[in-house]
Amino acid sequence: MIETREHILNTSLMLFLQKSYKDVTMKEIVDKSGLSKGAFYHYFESKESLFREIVLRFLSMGKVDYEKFDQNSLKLFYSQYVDYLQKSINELILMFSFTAEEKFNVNFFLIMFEAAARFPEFLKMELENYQKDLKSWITVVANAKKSGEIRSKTNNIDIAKLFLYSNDGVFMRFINNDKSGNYGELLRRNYNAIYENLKT
Amino acid sequence: MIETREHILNTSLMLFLQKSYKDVTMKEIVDKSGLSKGAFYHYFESKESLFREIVLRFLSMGKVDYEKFDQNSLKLFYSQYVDYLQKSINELILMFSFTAEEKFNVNFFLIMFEAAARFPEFLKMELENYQKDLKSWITVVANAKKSGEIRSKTNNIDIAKLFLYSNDGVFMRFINNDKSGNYGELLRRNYNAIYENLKT
DNA sequence: ATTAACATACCAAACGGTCGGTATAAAAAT
DNA sequence: ATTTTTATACCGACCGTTTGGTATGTTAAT
Repeated sequence: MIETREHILNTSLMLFLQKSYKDVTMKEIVDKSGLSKGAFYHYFESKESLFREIVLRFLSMGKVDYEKFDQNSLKLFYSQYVDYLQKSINELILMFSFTAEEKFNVNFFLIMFEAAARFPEFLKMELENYQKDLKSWITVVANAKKSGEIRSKTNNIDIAKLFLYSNDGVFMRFINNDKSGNYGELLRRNYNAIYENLKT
Repeated sequence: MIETREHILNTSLMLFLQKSYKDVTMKEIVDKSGLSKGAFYHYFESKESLFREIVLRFLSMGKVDYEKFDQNSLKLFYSQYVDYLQKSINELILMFSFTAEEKFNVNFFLIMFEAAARFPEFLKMELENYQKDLKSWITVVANAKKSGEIRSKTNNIDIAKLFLYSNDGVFMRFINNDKSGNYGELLRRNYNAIYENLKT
């Protein structure tokens, strides 16, 4: 039954979002799934292979398709980018809202870093993603300079990194503290601040 | 013997920087320390209380005393700030260089997030730190505007956040990918990019 | 009659932690 | 000066529990 497998996958993701890999026990996975050990090992080889599969899915959820955004206007590009991220994170929060733990926030990162520590391949994939992201931003920044949308003696790579890095920062602060403010709004403010000072 | 206690603390920190809390076993701690279980429990109440103590020390290592930096020039302020962070991180890397695992990078974050997940107080302390940091940056930005060092219609808080957030981003990317580049240099480039576009 | 989909009972290993004990040395009593 | 007491530092066998995983079912579908 493919649905049973999916059910186990989803249930386990919930658990891994609440505590570290080792803190989630097989008993918990099995109990929360409403299944038995036998059922679990019918579908999965081991606890670790389950975790790997979950983490790879989780990572691919975070992939951004930059081609969907307008490449000819930096302002439009980042606006659409923010909207997209906003939508994604809202979906995610909604998806796990019934877990209702604030800890979800913290463990969002925890699961990523634990995966990175456990599977070196994961780190490599992240690096590749990052380089793809950077490339996209550089292209858009270059276009914006050419079209005269922005003017700055700062080189394109550094401007692109300005946008990329502040993304990390905003997300991190949001996850850690800013339960109040909405993430997209925080990021938009940040991007606007960068943009304002580049605009011609 | 106070030295024995310190020895356990140091040895355990190394271990916790290499894998997650649960992945580090009492046996490992005791073996690596060259001591016995009995000795350990003579000095510490439990594994968890040891972890808490380590993590609190680790956190306090990251505290920045902003009053040491020049408050009257944004350029000077961030230059000194970068130098300071650079020095701190170099010390840290040196301190644990003999562990010689690349994993150290990843687990630098892991230990923080695991602490946050395990001890809510830890998260609160981080939030307080953040608010103090932000305040300092806002003051300096305000001064720089008043003195005419920079000119921007962006409000002070948003400019301050620009600096603070990109710090997170640079650090995160450094930890994850940029084994090559030196951290201070990356951050300085980022700050220069922000500054260039604010300068009058 | 097979196979897939589960359940149950069980296992060895590993876990954090305890406990009775020893060696050494400082402090107190004689 | 010598003996007795007390405290510290440390050891390692052992304990109960929990761990991920397995062997052997039973039930339901094809």
